[in-house]
Amino acid sequence: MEAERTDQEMQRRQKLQMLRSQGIEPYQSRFDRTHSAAQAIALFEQVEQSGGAEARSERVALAGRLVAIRVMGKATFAHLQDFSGRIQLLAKVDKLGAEPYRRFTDLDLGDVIGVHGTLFRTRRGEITCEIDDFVLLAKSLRPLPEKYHGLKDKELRYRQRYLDLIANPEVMEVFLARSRLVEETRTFLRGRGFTEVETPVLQAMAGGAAARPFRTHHNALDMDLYLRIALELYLKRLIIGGFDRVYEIGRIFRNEGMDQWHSPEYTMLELYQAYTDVEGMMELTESLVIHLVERVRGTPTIQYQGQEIRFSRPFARVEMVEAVSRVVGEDLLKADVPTLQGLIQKHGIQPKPGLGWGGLIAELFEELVQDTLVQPTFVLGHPVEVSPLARRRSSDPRLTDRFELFIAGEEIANAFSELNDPDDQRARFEDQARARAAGDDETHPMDEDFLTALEYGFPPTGGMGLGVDRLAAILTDQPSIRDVILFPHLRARHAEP
RNA sequence: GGGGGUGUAGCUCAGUGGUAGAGCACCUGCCUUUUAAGCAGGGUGUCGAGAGUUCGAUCCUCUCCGCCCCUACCA
Repeated sequence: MEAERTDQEMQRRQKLQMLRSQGIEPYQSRFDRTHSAAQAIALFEQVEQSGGAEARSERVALAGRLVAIRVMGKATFAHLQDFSGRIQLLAKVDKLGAEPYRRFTDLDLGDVIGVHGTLFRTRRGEITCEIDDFVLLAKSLRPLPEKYHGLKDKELRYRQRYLDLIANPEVMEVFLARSRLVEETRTFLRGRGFTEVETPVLQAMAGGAAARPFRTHHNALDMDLYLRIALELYLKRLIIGGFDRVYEIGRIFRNEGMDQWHSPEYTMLELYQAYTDVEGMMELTESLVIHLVERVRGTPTIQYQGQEIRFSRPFARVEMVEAVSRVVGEDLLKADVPTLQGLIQKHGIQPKPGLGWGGLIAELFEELVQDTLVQPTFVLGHPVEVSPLARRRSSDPRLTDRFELFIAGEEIANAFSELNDPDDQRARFEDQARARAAGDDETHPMDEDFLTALEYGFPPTGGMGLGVDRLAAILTDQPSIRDVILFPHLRARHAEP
């Protein structure tokens, strides 16, 4: 069901036919470049320093996509775009010869070409490659988006990201920054003695978080499997196995709603370090985030969607219960469930059914406090009820040794002293099962295999998870994680009539 | 899931109950240092899809589809 060809496509295909009839192959296999556009420009700047304004460079070979062409009779200017940027080309009939010159002016925007020529500076001051030879490497059969406004239609930008990348250079910058962020994460963790590992994506049981999983089916084994919703439980097994410090940067999948901060598949960093605790994780997280801001942005203070965010040590720290208490004007450590339910009602919140003290505290926090945490802030001491894998706080058994890091009102990281008491862990899973029975469909499943592993002895461990997409969106000042995911999910086109 | 917005040429967008426009792109011609090149000429379209109202619908009504924003659930 190929769409009908437009006028411009027909014209381009006619040119293609014409070229082939002249014995020119419009799809070549190789072109040896000597310089990228940026390297060529740097090269000429050097040549110019020693050779003066009339300088010419040595002969260079450049390749890229033709993104602008201005035919002015017997001379033609064009712009060639490659990964590094753009460089102007000048083709002159007396240099190329009549027939090659005609073929050059007959090129279309979007064609991929290779050229040979020397570099000079035009009267208007632009460093330019005057070509003596060119070759068509790949004929483009469809017209490019508009040159001045770029590609704006979000649907097209996401569905045909390659066009977005061609037409909007700042989009390329965003994805390069994201790549640097991941690379610098690895650099940082290597410096701290972490080992990178890979754990199963297909799991018999989707654990490590409370979320609805995607289900799939293994034909040969004839069993249902789930796509992972977290990395946690397998990484913990590795700590039990003797890895001291492990991490994984991997895709996880949650079968839930999507918006500017949620995607059904997203990239999570999780790390575990033996013999440390939530305090150690806080130090590590703060150092990592500051390192990343420094390396990706080069400055500790950034603008995010018009608000200034300062990444300076130490990040703010606040107890979750205290933060909520402050807003409601009441010490909630001393509040009972009916009191909390009253507050929930008063603020017009409709929570999941059957929540206890901790669940209600967490609910109030999300509704009343979270959005206000624009500057990087560690929120500490989450209730046990919402933390089935975290170690209980010795000073208050209703709470855990846990933190979440909020930036721009969004949860970026989550960490805790890992629960390493197998019997307590079993009890937590049983609590989760009770919550499920009471109507909560996002509870942690009972995982006997994991409990078995814990029973062999799980060293005291600090663990941390960080949402890579969210952090990337904040560090690149993008309003949605869709803008830092190359191919975000969209509904399939061509739905039934 | 609920509310709002939007869909018109390859792209960016205007517009009207009487059969569709601009800029860029494209085609023809002129132009040897231009650069959102310029000048002269050319409109290339299932006005998201279907049904209805109407003499006549791109426009009005209904249904459906995509995308965006807000809201609900989740990290």
